[in-house]
Amino acid sequence: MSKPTLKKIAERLNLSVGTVSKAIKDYPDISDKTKEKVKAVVEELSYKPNKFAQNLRNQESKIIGLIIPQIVHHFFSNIVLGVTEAAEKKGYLVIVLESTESYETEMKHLDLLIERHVDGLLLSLADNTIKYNHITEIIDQGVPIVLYDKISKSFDCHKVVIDDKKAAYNATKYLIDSGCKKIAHVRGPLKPQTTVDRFLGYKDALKDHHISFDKSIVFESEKISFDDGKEIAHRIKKNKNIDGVFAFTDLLASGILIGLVQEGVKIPEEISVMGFSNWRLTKMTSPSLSTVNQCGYEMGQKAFELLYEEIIAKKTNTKLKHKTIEIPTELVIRNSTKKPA
Amino acid sequence: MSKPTLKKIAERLNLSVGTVSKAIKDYPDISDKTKEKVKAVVEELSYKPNKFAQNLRNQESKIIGLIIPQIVHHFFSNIVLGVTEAAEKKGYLVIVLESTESYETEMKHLDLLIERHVDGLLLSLADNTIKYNHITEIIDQGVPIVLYDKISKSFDCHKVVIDDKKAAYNATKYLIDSGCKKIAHVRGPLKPQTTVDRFLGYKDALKDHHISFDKSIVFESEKISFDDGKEIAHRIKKNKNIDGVFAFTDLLASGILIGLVQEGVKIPEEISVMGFSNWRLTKMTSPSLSTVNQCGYEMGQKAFELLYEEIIAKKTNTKLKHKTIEIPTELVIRNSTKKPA
DNA sequence: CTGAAAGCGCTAACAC
DNA sequence: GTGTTAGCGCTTTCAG
Repeated sequence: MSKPTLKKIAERLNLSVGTVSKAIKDYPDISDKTKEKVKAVVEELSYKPNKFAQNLRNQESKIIGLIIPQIVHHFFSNIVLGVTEAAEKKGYLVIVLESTESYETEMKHLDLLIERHVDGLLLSLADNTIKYNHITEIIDQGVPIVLYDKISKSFDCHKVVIDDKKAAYNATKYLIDSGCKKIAHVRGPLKPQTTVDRFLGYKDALKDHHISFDKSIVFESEKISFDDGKEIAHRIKKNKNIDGVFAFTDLLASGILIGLVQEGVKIPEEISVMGFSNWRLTKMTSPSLSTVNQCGYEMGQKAFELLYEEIIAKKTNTKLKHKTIEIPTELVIRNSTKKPA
Repeated sequence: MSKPTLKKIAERLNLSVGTVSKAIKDYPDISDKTKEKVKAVVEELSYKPNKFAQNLRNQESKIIGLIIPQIVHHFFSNIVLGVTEAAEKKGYLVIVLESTESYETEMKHLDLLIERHVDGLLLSLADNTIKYNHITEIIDQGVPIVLYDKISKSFDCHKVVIDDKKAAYNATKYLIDSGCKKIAHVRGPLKPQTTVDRFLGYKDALKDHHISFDKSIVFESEKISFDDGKEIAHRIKKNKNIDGVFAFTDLLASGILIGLVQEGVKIPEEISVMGFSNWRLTKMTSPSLSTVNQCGYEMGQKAFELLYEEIIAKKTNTKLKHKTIEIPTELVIRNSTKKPA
């Protein structure tokens, strides 16, 4: 038989569609007897309400959109997982779209999701997003949105971040505590908040420990690739005095590590290497890579929870004070760094 | 102003809703003049049809469901990307759900997607799925479905696979050609097709090259983890004669590689190690890991394309002859294997 | 060429 | 308690 509908159930029981609908949803003004009858039939036909009709009627999709800079990425895919699982618990499904770190794609994908009437949006800003009109527009339209990871202070909404600066500070401090005197930093391109904050944390740590900042040993990686790391390793090796490297992401750090090893540098005796993110691969390099753990899963989960708050607030017409949640990080010390005395 | 609707456009132009609808879709029975007028207003108000209404009316969601054994996984996240991008080109969005290799979760998530009236399903069977009623049910209901990667011969639908057996055969053959005489195999648990096929490929290669199969040097990993690999490395080392290892996945292979190196074994001089999947990390081990490349992106793309065929066939009431597409693999030779003479 | 009308399946205000 | 009704916004058949 074709799909059961309220109408069919109603006909079978000689009730009206409205009554059946209410019975199913346990409205108090329906007698227990009819509720029972209705529920029996619902069971029998294993009736499932038609989502299309519900969506149209209730103006909600029970779907949220997740825009992620890169899908094939250890940290970000953990976020996908965290979001998906948290959402599922509340009856939401997730549509994932990649921004590929591009402003245009970010806009296009945001549009696609809005068109589909997603109930909310989770967004990590693409690296080259500099204008924010598309986002303020979304906020003005009243679509719930939460920013995660790469955020901007330019607008008022819930945010989830890790404290990159603090984490970078601690990573650098560890290198200093373990005896490094001349610590290079490998950063990414100028713009993204994360890169900048990690750089600042590095600088602050140096300052607090009376090590003078030397611009010439801050390397900037454009492509942020494993091979880029190797190339930078080469430049690091040339500078005889460097005895520590703090790279802003594990992909680079591992390239640097392998590069240095291949050039005959003893790790960590001659140079300590510290990464950032705790990618799976950090366990597998030789020596294994010390790094900063950032829990993407937890970030994803929290991001959804905040979005959910926002969705509920919208439904109930409450104004929310927006907060920024910080996901804690911790140092993961492996074998690419010396032990502190 | 609130969202533009067909009705509002119609009122503004003193037309009927139906005419406006047809004008927008370029129906031949509408005069060019009214089409122009309508399109001007559409432009002006930047009218977007309400998807909820379209869904309800057309009985299609333009959303497909993708069930993936594991989200945080290099190969599978490449599949997610391939599917998402291919789908987007045809106007479909993708909901991704994880089966965590569990039959129950697979069923639950399949149900969730069906409830949402996805237009089609992409499924890779969970390792412990042994009963297939839930899937035949879906096929019987007429929901388009395509199986990818971990498939089963039990039902009639489009499938996308890599030829695991052939790929494993070639990997093993390479080890033999490079002079290995006693090649261990590290496999996964009994069930999944992929594991079995890779094992069979290994066996066939031995046979074709007159190397007798030795059950005692086939190791089975239950947890399929990096540490499991290390533990197996230990057992391999004890067997003095083994001079080659073919592991059915890179995660294990890398554990074995690192494990052997740590126990002082020279790679590849004493033992060659060959992995499978070409995970990113294979470039980063020391020595780097030879492996078999399987292109998840391409698999995802092809899987969607087949699903799209199926969706169209359903719309047009055509019967399809179902095919199984094989995604080619290739050996990626790095430094964990000896060069053939 | 255009308009009217039915209906996709559900919800909720209102009437009885 | 239950039924009636009026939509949500769109598509498509049929009539004129």
